[in-house]
Amino acid sequence: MMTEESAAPRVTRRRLRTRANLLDAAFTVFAARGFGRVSIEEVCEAAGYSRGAFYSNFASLDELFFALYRQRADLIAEQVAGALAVDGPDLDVTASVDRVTEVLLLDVDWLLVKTDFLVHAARAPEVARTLLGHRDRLRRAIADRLARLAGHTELPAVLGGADGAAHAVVAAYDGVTTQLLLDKDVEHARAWLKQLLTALLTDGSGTSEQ
Amino acid sequence: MMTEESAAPRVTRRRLRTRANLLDAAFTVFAARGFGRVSIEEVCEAAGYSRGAFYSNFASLDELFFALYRQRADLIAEQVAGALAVDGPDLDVTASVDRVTEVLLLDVDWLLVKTDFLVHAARAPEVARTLLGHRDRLRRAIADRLARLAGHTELPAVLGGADGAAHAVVAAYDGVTTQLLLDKDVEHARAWLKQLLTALLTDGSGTSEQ
DNA sequence: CTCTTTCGATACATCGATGTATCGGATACA
DNA sequence: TGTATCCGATACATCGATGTATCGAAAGAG
Repeated sequence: MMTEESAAPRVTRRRLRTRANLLDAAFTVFAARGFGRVSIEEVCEAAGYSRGAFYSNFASLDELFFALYRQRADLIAEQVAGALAVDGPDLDVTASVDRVTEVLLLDVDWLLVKTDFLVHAARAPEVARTLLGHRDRLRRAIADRLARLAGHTELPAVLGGADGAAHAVVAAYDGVTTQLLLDKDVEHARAWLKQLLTALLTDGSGTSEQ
Repeated sequence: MMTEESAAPRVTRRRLRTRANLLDAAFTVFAARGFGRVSIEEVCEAAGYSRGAFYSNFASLDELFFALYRQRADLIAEQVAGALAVDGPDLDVTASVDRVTEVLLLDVDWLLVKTDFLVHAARAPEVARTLLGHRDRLRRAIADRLARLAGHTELPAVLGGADGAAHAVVAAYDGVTTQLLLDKDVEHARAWLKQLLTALLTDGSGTSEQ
């Protein structure tokens, strides 16, 4: 009764290691050179394997890319969820903004890969739907948080409730990301995102530091 | 004295036509398939030429891509400048927002190409500087416009003057663009950008329609 | 109209990347 | 420890893309 668990060929172990290694190497290579310019061999070389290993684990570079994105995106999503979940029911908007900002604008390499993936998704409706799903979930998490905060501070009416505000937050994040990709100044981007979000969420009663 | 004007090989004419044709074809192909997946031959085929024509006009695909970007970006920049220049010294913020929004979110294909170029620039500091230059000029134009408007309506203080506000406008634009690339809903994006900009620029006194 | 120059098409050589088939060594299990 | 199985390395065949060299034809100058 325990002899065959879900009819797996034999279950594995070393496979998982090499798969993980390939994914890690892929992240580095993709970030450095961009998806469009990376060859399968390049990834293998960076990981210390030969192409045989690759084809044993993935069917194509696209598949690897997708797996990579999924892995990292899930990881970030967890972190964001964590940063949003801490209650402190008396946390104000500014504190939440600070927390999330620090999680979201951490790693430029990830932003590079993510943007590559966006560009890819923009031309593959299937993939685009997946990505839109991720974004929806993120927005919902933010909206929930904002709704809980709405008891303490009121949100500006222009945006149309917590839902609209969540949209605005994501848009601001994306906008700041674009600039960051060009000037590579993480600290500046973070400070500025905070400022932007404050301006958006606090109805003009915020302080303008920096 | 007029025999050799600046030592040009012979000055040309047909060359300009084919060059323009190649650029047009490249725009279509790049938008459809993405820079990373396009081959030189593909562009030539779409333009109705053979590779000989290409190499006679460009040294590499990168060069063509850069030329293409420059061409279109200049064109858009003009249009935006035009949309901003109309005075009406008593135009209010909302009216300006409407004008610019319509120019900026016109053509999804252009946004695709532009984003490809961003991704490319993010890994080529040389190119990145060029792009940052474009963005600076755009921001300055916006800031000027906002400064002129500041007499009538006051801007929210959180952003730190017309300059900060211009930054915010560009960020909002970039943010909305990201979403648009995924859902391809231009009308929605436009409406949403208007709303966002209004929220950012009018200190919470705007009306929330839609 | 003729002649010269330039442009673009064709053909070729080359290179790199891909995918597959095969084989030896590592790994899990008894 | 022995053994069956799985994984990854090597070698090979193929394909597509690139760049160049050459040649015929179009366009401008006289």
